[in-house]
Parts: sequence; structure tokens; C-alpha cells
Amino acid sequence: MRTSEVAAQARVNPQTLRYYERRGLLPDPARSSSGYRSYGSEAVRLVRFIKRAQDLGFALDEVKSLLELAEGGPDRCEATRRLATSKMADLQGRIADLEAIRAGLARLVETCDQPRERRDCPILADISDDSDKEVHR
Amino acid sequence: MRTSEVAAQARVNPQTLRYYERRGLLPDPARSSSGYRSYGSEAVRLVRFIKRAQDLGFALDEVKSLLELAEGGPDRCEATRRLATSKMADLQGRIADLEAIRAGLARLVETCDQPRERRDCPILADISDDSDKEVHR
DNA sequence: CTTGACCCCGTACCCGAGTACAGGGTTCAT
DNA sequence: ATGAACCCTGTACTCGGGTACGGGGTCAAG
Repeated sequence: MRTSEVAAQARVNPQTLRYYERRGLLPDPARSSSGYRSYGSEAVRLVRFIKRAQDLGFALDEVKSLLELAEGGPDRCEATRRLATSKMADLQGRIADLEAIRAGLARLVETCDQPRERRDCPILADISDDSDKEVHR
Repeated sequence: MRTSEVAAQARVNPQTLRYYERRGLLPDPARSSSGYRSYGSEAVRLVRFIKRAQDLGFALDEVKSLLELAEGGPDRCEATRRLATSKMADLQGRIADLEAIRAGLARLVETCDQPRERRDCPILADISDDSDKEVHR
């Protein structure tokens, strides 16, 4: 597959592929005799993964390390385990945070019908209540 | 409270307060006779909320609308409900995504002990499997 | 054998979210 | 009454993550 084909299937700009390549997120693809990049179909999945991970709040460098984890070279097992474990804790915290916000919104929607003045808008209170909660991520 | 006091308590740079003010996320504070900003303690909670929401992947404009929701003026109830509801769906999707990644990492960690070659590294497969899953957010 | 649609590379530009800097005013402890 | 430590405004810079542009090569259909 050529660049623009991969880009179209992964719904990104062709330039973005070159960019990810430079950043080391995408392996350097094979080249045709004339120098054109030639990708296999994994490339599409890879790019989609990157995009999804990004949308979940991972920076490109983090995505890179996530990919290196998935790769999991035979030797780097301990490092991998540690990184994966801490990433999981991180995710756990972020999930909890999102759920708290969701719950706040749910309460808001529920009470939205009630007499104008007796509404419950607990988002602020729930989420940033005085506790010095650590920010996750 | 003066600017730098609020900033310290919310653990942000004082400049950031001015920036949020410009962006309309923070209400314009009262001013002393000499023009110094003078904040109440809600300001700290507000800024912390903004920071947390941001860490959860909301852009400042989204945070702004979240805050407007929480505010919930008596008249804008229907709009509020719609926005809150769609934001909830969005959150639901993102939570699911995070959980999928978390599960992938868990499997990876579990199988990490096993014979080097029989490891399960399903992150890629799980997350960006061929389904054209919509990206959330 | 040319023309339009692609590809290459390098460099430059854009946007969001801050952060810093310059030039000046205030406050307060000594 | 002076210096450190704050505050003000406006403008400029940084950084991450792209996106566009210029100048040139390639390839297949007509």
C-alpha cells in the first residue's frame, strides 16, 4: 500500500504518517525502487491504535512506550511489567475520575426537571471537592 | 486572596489565572483600589476543577461548557440536559476504551512470566481490532 | 510523450495551552 | 524612604502535534 492509501484507511493526513515515522512510532516502511513507501496492512491498524490511544489522553511518547510494551522483546520483561503495571494504575484513576464526572452529570440531568431552583448541580462539588486528590496522568 | 496565593493553592502558574480569565473560564475577579485582582476561595476550587477536567482529556472550551452546565441558568434547562447527556455518552465510551486498554495490559502482565515466546501481547489486537470503532471524544 | 495525480524531502507554518519578558506601579518590613 | 517582593498590561516565545508549501521525481491513461 502506498502512503495515501494507508492514510485514507486510517483516516489521517498522509503527512501524519511521515510525522509518526520521524517520531519513531511507525517502523520505517519498505521502499519501492523509486523510493516510494510501501506499507503492509498492519500499518493501518497501528495508526488507528495510535489515534485511539491519543484520544484517550496518551501523548505520542506514551503511545510509543505502550507500543514498545506490546512488542515486549524477550529480554525486557521486568521493565515491561513495571511499566504496564503503573500504566494500569494510572488508567484506573482516570476511569474513576471520568465516572465521577459522569455521575455528576447524571444527577444534574435527573434534577433538571425539578423546580428551577431546587436543582442539583454537583459537578464542581463532586469533582474538585476539597480533598487534595492527586490529578491522574 | 491575591493572584499568586490562588495560584499556589491550585498549583498553577499565576499567569495561568490571567489566561483562564481571558478565555472566560474564570469570572473576572473583583479588584482592589489599586487594580489588584482579589479572589474568593471558590476560585481555587474552580481552577482545580479545570485542571482535573483537562487531565481527563477535555479541552478548555469543553471545560467551559461543562462549567456552564454546572451553572445551569434556570432558562437553559433543555440545552443543558442535551449537552450533559451527550457528554455522558462520550464519557461512557472513553471509559470503555480505557478499560479495554487496561485489560490488555493486565493480560500482558499475566503472561509475562510464561515462557518467553508464549506471551500474550494483545494490546494492539484488542484496541484497534478491525472493527471501525468510532474514536470517542 | 504529455498531463494529472501521486510520491519524495526539507522547511515553514498553525493551533492550543500555557509561560516568559519588558516596562511600569504597589506594599510593606526594615 | 528604600528595596524586595509582589501586582498590572501587553506582547512574544515555547512545546506538542500536526499540516502546508515549494521544488522536484514517477507513473499510467489517453
